[in-house]
Amino acid sequence: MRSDDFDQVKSLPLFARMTEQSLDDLLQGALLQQFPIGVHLIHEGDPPDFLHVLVDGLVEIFTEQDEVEWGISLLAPVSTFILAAVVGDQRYLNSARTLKESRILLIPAQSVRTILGREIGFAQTVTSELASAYRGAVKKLKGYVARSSVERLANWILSEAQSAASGKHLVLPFDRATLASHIGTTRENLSRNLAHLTEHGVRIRGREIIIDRRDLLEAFARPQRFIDDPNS
Amino acid sequence: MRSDDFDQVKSLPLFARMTEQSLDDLLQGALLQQFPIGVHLIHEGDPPDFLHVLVDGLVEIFTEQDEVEWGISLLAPVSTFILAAVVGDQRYLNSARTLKESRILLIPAQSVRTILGREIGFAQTVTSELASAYRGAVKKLKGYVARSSVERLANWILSEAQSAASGKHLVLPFDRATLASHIGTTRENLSRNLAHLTEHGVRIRGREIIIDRRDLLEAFARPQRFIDDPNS
DNA sequence: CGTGACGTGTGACAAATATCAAATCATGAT
DNA sequence: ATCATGATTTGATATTTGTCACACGTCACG
Repeated sequence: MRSDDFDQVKSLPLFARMTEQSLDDLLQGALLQQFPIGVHLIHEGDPPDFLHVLVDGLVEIFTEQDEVEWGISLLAPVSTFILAAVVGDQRYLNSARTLKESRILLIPAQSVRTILGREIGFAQTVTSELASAYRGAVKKLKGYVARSSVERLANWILSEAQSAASGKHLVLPFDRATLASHIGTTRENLSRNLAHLTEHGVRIRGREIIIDRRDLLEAFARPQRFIDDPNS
Repeated sequence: MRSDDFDQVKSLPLFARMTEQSLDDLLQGALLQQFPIGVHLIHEGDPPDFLHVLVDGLVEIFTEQDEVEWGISLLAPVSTFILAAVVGDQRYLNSARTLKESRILLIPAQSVRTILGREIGFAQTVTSELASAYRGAVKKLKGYVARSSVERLANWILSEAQSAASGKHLVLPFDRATLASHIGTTRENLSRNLAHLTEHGVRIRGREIIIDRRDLLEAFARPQRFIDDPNS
């Protein structure tokens, strides 16, 4: 790893609670690698080799079932992924690919487990990471059991817009089929759902989604704190 | 806590990697309590007070959405629950109630966080617990996106039977409505789905579900390692 | 210019699921 | 044994979702 990369990596919050020594040991053998768009980073069923940390770019986690792919989550920087597989030394439950050109830190899985067994600060960070990953999965699950696909879409738009700069406007960084797989529906249905949301304060212009009337959209979507609020 | 209770609790795998001292500190102020059936143990949205460990009995985790309850998971002894909320000191995403008379160990949340910050063995155990909880949630999510309700039911029957004594026979410990909420469908649909599985090697006798032809049921359900195998 | 690949939208239809109403069954209390 | 209550099943129907076929536009490339 180049030394300026090294410095940048060391300042990640993931490593904030570690001693200098442990951090050096952990990053021994680590790689900071740049991947183009569309790279299949990990494959469902493989044993974990590296802990992945998305430093920059966009990655999707997905599963392939009966020739069809279903999105599990979308990762924005900075996020670790496949952490649970690494700490438990168990096979990947999902696959992952880049949706944009991405820089990813790769830390040998064995190193992670070793440091985890001796550095309490790192163990605490990992614990927090896993706890919030778990809560994220539970929230997503709640969205699936309790909501229709239009409602999931409406809430997805609301929360994506929230994290975007303007708050009322977002541009899809991938095609509709990918979005559909993450909402949990088909391309065709997504298309109809988007058209339907037009009656609830949303305007669609290609890959641009504009919220004209947040109040209308919220009345339709009925976002809930313990499903949609990323801070809860 | 009574001293024989105390001894029993100390031998739980959850505490295997702790020093005697830390364990005593952790269990200081802990309670081992017996709850009758139907007790609403925790409420979605409340801040965490105690880490719960189901020592004996049966507990369901569920969420209430628009007057309807949806099952998130069923817990068999010995399982910790609401661990993620406790370590992150965040509000409960779900509610929990006993489905059978249950004995539950209650550990003050603050103690858990304190010991977590100083006892590496406990931190490792918590890490493993969270990792497998997370993987469980992801598997459940995969089941929801990729399967119909009959398929979820068929696979649920297969895996429940697997963990039962005979391997081909199980008795529901709760009513159909509860099962429906955990499969992610309505009572009426569950009823039809059970009737439908009759054509695939299953026999229903009240709350008894008998697998007459496992091969037939498996051909229908198509269980998958990375969804249904609890060891993967 | 074509032209072909690809992403997207739309209509028609089928399948899955939910909803409402009613019938039937099971169970415990008396 | 009888009754009343709640659980469960069944039927009819509406809604949601998926599937298939095809149309349309864009864009890169010959």
